[in-house]
Amino acid sequence: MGVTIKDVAKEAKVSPSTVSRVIAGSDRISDETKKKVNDAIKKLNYHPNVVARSLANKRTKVIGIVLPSEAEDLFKNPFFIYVMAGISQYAQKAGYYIMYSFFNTEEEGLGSVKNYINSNLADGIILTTVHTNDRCIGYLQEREFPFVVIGRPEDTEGVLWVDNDNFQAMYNVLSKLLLKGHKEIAFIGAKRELNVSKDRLGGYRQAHKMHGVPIDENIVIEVDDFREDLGYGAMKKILGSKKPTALVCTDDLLAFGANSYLTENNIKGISVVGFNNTPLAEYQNPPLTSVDINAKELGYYAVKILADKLEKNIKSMHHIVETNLIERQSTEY
Amino acid sequence: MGVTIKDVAKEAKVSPSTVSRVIAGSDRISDETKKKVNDAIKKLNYHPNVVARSLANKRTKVIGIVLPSEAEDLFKNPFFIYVMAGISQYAQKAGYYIMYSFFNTEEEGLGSVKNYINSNLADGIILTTVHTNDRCIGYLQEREFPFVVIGRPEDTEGVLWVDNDNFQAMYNVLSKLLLKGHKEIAFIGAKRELNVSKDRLGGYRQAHKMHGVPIDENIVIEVDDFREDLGYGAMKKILGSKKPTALVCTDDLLAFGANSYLTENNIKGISVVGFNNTPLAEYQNPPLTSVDINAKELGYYAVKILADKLEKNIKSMHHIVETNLIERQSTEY
DNA sequence: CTGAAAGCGCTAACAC
DNA sequence: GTGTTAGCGCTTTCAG
Repeated sequence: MGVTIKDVAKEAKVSPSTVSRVIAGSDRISDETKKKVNDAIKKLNYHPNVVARSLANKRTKVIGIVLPSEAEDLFKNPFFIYVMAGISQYAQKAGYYIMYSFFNTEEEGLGSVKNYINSNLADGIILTTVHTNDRCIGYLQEREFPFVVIGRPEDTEGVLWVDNDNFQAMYNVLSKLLLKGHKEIAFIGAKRELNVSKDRLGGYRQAHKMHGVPIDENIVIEVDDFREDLGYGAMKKILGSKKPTALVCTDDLLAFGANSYLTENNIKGISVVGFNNTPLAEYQNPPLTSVDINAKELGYYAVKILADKLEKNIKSMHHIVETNLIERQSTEY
Repeated sequence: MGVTIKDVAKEAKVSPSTVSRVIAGSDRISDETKKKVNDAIKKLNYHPNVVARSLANKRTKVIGIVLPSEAEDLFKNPFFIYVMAGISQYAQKAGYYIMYSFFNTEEEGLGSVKNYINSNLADGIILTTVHTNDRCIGYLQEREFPFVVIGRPEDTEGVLWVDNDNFQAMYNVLSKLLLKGHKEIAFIGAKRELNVSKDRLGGYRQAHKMHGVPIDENIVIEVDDFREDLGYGAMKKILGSKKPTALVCTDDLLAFGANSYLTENNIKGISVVGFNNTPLAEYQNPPLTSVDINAKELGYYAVKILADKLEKNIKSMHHIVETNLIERQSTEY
């Protein structure tokens, strides 16, 4: 079939192991033989068989990633494709191969994880979502298999993760609004059980505290899911209590819904800020100010810290990716 | 490390080759030993090492997919993630593993392809885009490596591909409009060098011919790229000639741009149809009627026909995926 | 129907 | 520095 390490060895008049060493970049090889071997490799157009290599050294250089396909907004929100692009970018640089699989239920996700591990196919795994009491995390820990989580897990003890600083991101948004003089800033969040939700609400509260502005709990709403209709309803509820001067939402979809309510009822003068800077944000009327979470970097660093671990020079257990506030007309007051 | 085929053999008191046969589902194995082996497998919780298997039988069950990350609308248009989801779905069903890599330039894409082949890592490749005079296709053909293209390539001779029937899809849109009584239907397309563009324009022309309606070439515009600003300009140009009663665009982005021009100038009474049914379509004002191309199925069938080929029972060289017209208010007249 | 043995292509002790 | 020798875990002739 192809040209093997033996052919190269013969051509260069050395042993296969020498060829192997040259390829691996071993240092204790004379420059002379190194050259001979490299010439032979070039001449024969030799390419190592990664499968054979994997079998011999028990490392595949493959990283498996599991993606939820049930995610309602998988297709409206390019989060995952950004993450995948970031993953691919670092992986290529570091010589890793990336495998992915979608799953519908947590059961299926766990199945994917098990499959990656049992088949000895992957060196490590990237989890792109994190549930409370995540069974995948539990399983991976139990099997002591290397993995990294995108999103901070509940219990960070000994797990690698990358995430934004959601507390700080929201804190900064609030600081900015409070400094502008806003005193009545409404909040719409969803899925309070998620860490990201807790952190964002925490940032909201802390900023108020630091600026000495009291919070009116009537305009702090948490709904069940990141859906436009729920944002719409929440806005309605808030206005039933009072008219705030600003509104922050933990996701753009919530902001879209809230905004629809405002538009329909011709209510002006409320600054609106969303989160995640989805592509639709700039198409809102008015274009929505939103916090960009740099999803691509989340993927990039996920591979990076996983690779660092796999190569034993464990540098960091986690990495925080910066967020950026993208200001648009919805906060132009 | 793990439990191997030898352990199973010992446990079942048979030879490793027998275990291998049982796993492979060989027929010339007595039910009795089959049971013994299966019991041992279960008892020891044995899972075959796919790497070792790949090395031995020279098939990896891995399919590599290459994705363009330069695609302007990679993130606005969920096309690729739908394709990837479809790929994953069939792959899981058929026991294939999926690897992906993004590339920025055609050079890089070719590099990915070469890497998949040279490293003996993949059994087949899926190309998710197709250029004119595609170097990846050329290379794959030269190497005689199994691959499938999403999008009909220029020269279909001997290549597997899946695509929509873009001719028919546009033909159907036009028929519908013509039957409604529209006589002046403008056309905005882009990238005339792409097959998809040619086909869609072809459908436009053919429908006119069949309905005996002449085409005014002044309202048939082809621009360089699928961009809103170019759609905007094209609409302006069209209106400089005459006001059509309807407009079809070969991509939603073009339609968005055209629509902006209409809105800004307060021009009403033109039915607008887009293509690809991107998520933003329903958020347009008015919501944009668009042709859904079923990207997920494109991915699904890409793997299917590739797998069919790999398993030697080559059934079909290509597969056509249905399109659906999603009617919204932009054609409500 | 089952076992023995060779080998897929590479790496990794272990020698010298 | 470099060669020799065993495997990595599985499949696959070839016998019987």
